[in-house]
Amino acid sequence: MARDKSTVKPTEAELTLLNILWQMGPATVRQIHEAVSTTQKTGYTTVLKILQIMHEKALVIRDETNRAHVYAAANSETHTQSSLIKDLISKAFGGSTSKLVMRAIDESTSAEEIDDIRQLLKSLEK
Amino acid sequence: MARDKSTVKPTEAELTLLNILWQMGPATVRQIHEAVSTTQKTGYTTVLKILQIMHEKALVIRDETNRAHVYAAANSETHTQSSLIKDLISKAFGGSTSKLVMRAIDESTSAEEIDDIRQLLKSLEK
DNA sequence: TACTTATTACGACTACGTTCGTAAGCATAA
DNA sequence: TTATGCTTACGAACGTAGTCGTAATAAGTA
Repeated sequence: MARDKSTVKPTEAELTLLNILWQMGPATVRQIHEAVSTTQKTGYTTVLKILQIMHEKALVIRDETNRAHVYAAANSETHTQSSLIKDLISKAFGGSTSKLVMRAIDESTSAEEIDDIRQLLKSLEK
Repeated sequence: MARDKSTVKPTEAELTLLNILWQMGPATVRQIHEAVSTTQKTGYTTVLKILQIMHEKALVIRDETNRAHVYAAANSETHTQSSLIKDLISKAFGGSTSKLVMRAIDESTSAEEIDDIRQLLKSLEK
């Protein structure tokens, strides 16, 4: 079944590249490959191929003006995060957001993070 | 690379079966197949095969005493949920639990769920 | 112009996930 | 005992993800 733009779920390798694009902004394959190489050993053509597939899936857009194409994430980080989390909530938490939040917070969650969450809840009161 | 028990991430089809097992408790292939058939059309042997693979991965345990083997989830729902969410936090939220929680809560989150989350935060104060 | 280098395109290969058909084994009933 | 049906086991087929080698192309340099 063909999936429309809003339901495409990036794979693991694709998400790695998206994270780089969100952080760096539009970039060439070479720049992306250099960035990814700081944490993994992945071939240049592997990165290129994944970007080409992501382009087919409309996960990225690309500017072909220059010889070295410039890639950019098609969707915002926020949008993608929301869609990934909704997917997880429906598949592993019976659709319950609160169950997910309860599972997300544990002994390893820092006091600052819990404070941030309190602030969020507070802002929802208004 | 072989993965140890705590790092095995169930696939989508596997998670579907785990949800059934958590809800029903130990069950035979036939029972599981009947349960899954209420929402999907999946062949009996497909369910069997996935359960066999899950057994190899130690995602389920099975009792072979009787001819019809009885399968049960190897890990609790809570444990699996925690591991799935930790995975998502690290891969899509830069390791930040609070960012995930902020993304999880949106206009579609019911008042009851937000209340539940408030209760959770409150209980953490102690 | 011819050479060298950087880049994209293409395709092959492996591994895994999902599906199911068919074979083999067991158990009960006729 | 033989036949019938349910169950497990096995393996084939297909699609997708990830990997990379090699060819083709474009651009700059000698």
